Amino acid sequence: MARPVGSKGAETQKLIRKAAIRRIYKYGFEGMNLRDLAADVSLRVGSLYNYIPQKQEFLAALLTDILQELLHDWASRLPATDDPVERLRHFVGFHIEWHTARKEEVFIGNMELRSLSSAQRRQVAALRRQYEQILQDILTDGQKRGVWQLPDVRVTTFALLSMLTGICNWYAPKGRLSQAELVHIHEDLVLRMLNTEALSAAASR
Amino acid sequence: MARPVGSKGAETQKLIRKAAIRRIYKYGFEGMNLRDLAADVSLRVGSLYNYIPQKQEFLAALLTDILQELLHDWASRLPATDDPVERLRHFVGFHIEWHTARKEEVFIGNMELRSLSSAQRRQVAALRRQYEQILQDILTDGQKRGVWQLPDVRVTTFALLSMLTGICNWYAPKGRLSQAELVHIHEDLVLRMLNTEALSAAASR
Amino acid sequence: MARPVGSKGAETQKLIRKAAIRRIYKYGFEGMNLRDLAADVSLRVGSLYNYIPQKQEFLAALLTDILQELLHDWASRLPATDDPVERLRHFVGFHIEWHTARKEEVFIGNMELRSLSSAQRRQVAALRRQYEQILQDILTDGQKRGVWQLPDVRVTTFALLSMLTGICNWYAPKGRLSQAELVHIHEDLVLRMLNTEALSAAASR
Amino acid sequence: MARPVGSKGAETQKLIRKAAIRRIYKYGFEGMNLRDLAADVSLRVGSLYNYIPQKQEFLAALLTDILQELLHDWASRLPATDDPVERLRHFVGFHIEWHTARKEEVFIGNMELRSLSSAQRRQVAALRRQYEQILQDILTDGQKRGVWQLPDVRVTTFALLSMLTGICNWYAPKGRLSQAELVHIHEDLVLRMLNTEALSAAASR
DNA sequence: GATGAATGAGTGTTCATTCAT
DNA sequence: CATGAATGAACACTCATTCAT
Repeated sequence: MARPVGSKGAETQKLIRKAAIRRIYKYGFEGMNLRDLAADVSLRVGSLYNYIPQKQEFLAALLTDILQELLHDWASRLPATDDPVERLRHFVGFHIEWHTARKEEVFIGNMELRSLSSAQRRQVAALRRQYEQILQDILTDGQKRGVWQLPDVRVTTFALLSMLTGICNWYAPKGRLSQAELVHIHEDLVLRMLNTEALSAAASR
Repeated sequence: MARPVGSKGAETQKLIRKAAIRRIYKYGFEGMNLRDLAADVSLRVGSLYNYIPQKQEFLAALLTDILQELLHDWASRLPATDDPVERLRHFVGFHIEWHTARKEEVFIGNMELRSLSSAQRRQVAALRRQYEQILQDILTDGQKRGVWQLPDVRVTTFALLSMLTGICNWYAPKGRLSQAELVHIHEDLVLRMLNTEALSAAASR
Repeated sequence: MARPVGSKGAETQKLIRKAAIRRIYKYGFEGMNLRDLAADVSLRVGSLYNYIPQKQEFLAALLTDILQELLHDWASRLPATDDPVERLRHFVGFHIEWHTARKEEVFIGNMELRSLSSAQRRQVAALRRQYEQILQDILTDGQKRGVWQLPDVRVTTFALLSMLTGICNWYAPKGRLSQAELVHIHEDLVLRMLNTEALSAAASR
Repeated sequence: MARPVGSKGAETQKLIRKAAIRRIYKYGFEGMNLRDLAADVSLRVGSLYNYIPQKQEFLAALLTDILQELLHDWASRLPATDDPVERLRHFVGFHIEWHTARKEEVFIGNMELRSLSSAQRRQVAALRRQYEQILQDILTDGQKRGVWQLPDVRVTTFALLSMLTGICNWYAPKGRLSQAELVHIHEDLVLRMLNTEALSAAASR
């Protein structure tokens, strides 16, 4: 009697999410206004409040969701091997694929922290650190095993992440390079950066 | 940016610039409001308009100034040699020093383009491309001379810039690493990434 | 107020009425929102409209009902005597008992007239005047019979009503004074105010 | 140079205060909207915020001001005698004059407490209690000196205040009774209520 | 140059009300 | 009857911008 079967609401929820990500990507969180967001999904602004509690909390939920999805996707595609080189290569591939496929999400996930309350920021930052830790663990492992000798594992982690994430800033799906080429080039750059032997191995592939 | 007349005015001008950079860095351009900015320099908001024409044009001028200063500083500290490896090392040092010393400027110079009109954006983007070109030229030169063999010079340029600029995101002046160490580590990483010989040279230093 | 059909509906109807009175008392009519009112009776706001026609008409009906109940209660407990002093004493007791027992109803019945349309206000005001008339009639009767000599019957009516109704503003059921004491004190004050003889009679009781 | 001599702002401030009192009296605090209030003083709503910080804080300030003015006015017209009867008579006159002259202020001072935050409410309530204390002190003094014998001084204080303040609810400046007559009638009622001797004294006046 | 005051357009948010299911 | 979803009109409040003094 009460609830209609066709869950129209859940559908709208997703549409709003998508539209919001695009708008935040384009204009920033402060620059996104709810009236336009509502229009994107053919609603009036008041109706938006059937789906979101507050603009800011909506952002927090968005960012949290994005990062959790990222972590979840990684967890469901864990590399089968424990060879540091292979795991690193796997990470590079995963990161680039995810970050090019979902460039907008990633961008706002990195940029819009300042619009959050400090409590919200802490939560999102924790998730991000969790993701960073994945790479750092790989680097540490390789270092321990003597696969590579890094001057500073922590700094290298940041360096690699910045480098790989930076791709979002210029990558265009229809551009000169295919995603596969992109991955290959960066695998190469990363492995060179870490050690010679893996490099020669990679080069001989 | 208005007409600075007396020396007092020019002083205020600079104070406003500084305060604006800090505020934009902290809250974003849209999140900075002129009332607070004025208060930072002990003015009322109306008086601000003796120094700036429009909020947006003020931003454009700010970004332009920052990038021009960056370019100017590079031009005044050009490396004396034409050895690609030395020039690259020089660039890394320069970039890191500038970007850690003026982290806030750099950050907004990279992030706030979206708040500009398209004409303004074009102008700022051109300056940024000019800076990128410096690195790309070095890489191309080394490639031509056979100092290194890169799979893709353009992509490597982006990769290096992202990596080096990313430092701003986590660098803290009082942190674990001195600026000199930071530079040294990154020189190492960069040279490894490019070729073995330079690396060994660097390592033997 | 809508059409109550099943016994369940009539029950809900009453619950809504009660909840509304409490909310209006606490927050005022404008400050009461229907979403919260609905939640008080475990409904969603849309369902409320099965019980009420409009917020404002609902208020009008509420106020009318309250005053009609007041009048009805008085009618069903008319004093048996025609002695003005006794009738007055009876009125004081009745008024205080009703007004302390149903403090919230009384309060909103007095305060929320301004939220009504003028037609509604007239209707409610007429009922209130009807109640005032009860006291005025007693005072007039006593005046005619020479039981007391008042400088102005109309003004005294208002004075007495204000005084007796004011009790609602501070009375607390668990306070220092019992309801009976309250009544006794006020009978005393009222009778003193009216004339000496009745006073002495009252005092000797 | 800076501030214009004709303090237009202070003038506007007062106009806003007046208009607000009238609107709150008529529609209640929640029912008053700032757009209309602004229009009353020929401003747009945004300009209002040059004079008030927040709607609610504005109300708090208003109520506080009203009560402080009331207290101040009493302080500046203290009765010259220490005779309880005379002081009481003085109080009745003062109260009625103030409350009929400034009926709207008084009304909102009594009614709009519920729109305040609890901290604000405490502050306003304290001022009101201060005023009530004036009357209570007079009654207590008379009781101690044996001028009258009241069953309960506290209750009588409330009764008198309710009675005297209730006048606001029906008094109209152009009505049947002059302010002087009003005062005289109520002096009479009050003194009767308190004791016979003072009454006879009053009657013989 | 600096200020107080004004403005208009916009912002997020609330809320009574409606209606298909 | 109850619900979720939608709506439009309103609301308090903000802010870049202007201008007479």
